[in-house]
Amino acid sequence: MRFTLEIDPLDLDQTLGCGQTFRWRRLPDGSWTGVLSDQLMTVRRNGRELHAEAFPGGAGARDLLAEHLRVGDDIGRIQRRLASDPVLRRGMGGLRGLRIVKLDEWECTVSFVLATYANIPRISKMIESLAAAYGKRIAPGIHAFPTVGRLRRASPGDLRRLGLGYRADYIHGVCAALGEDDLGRMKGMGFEELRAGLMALPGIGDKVADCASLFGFGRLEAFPIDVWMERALERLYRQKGSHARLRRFASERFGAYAGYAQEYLYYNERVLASDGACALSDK
DNA sequence: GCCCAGGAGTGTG
DNA sequence: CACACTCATGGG
Repeated sequence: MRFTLEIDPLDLDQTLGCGQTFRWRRLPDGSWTGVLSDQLMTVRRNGRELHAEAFPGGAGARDLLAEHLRVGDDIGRIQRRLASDPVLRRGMGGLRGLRIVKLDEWECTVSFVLATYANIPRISKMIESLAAAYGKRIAPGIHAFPTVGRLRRASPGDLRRLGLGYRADYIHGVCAALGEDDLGRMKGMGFEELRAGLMALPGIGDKVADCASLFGFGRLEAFPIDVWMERALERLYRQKGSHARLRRFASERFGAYAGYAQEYLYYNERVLASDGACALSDK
């Protein structure tokens, strides 16, 4: 099933390849393919339009992609709000196509538990292994992300054999701790309550809770801090200290769109700074 | 071989 | 609050 989505601005390479989401793959022609819920999606940008193909397709496929790419986000408005910060003001124009992604709450939570102390290629591999072993089959070699109920059947030993390492015990513990609709009820919580609820789960500290809040629950005020963000905050803002202190700094400075600020800073630091091609600078 | 990775948990000053 | 240490492993 083919369809078209109007969305602008959008840079697929920046949005899908920068570590917010782990199941998209870039094809040599510049299109991207990945699994959303129970759909295999392939997308290609053409100006303001995104041409998509979904398999098996169906009524919900279009909404699924639209929600995933947050078509409702007004990037111009968000950047005008963030322009009160001089560091972002100068360089973020080049990152207008870098959109925050909206993932399924459960998939996102598990993905970022797996992301602890692993690099992005390995995170992708662990997720694909989980899907292949426990996810519903969509097409040959393509599987949906496993539901809580299916993943609950995996023992810690099973999960270790999939290459998860010590994360196997965390995933097992999260499955055991969650009732069927616990995450569903958390959608209605305020940010701090949601964050505390997530951090009550095994393997979820403040970084993972903020990633799940931002990319899974769609809370744009969340500001995940990892080693790249520590580097960016020190290099561009001369800010050091505990994560609690850095989060307060970010909250006061970036407000309701801290998540977008974080993504710009993260992308700039991880992808561009190593090439000396920074979009953002403190000068 | 070496270094590091979108950290968390626990224990100690 | 800060720091130290362990956890297990593969990708570049």
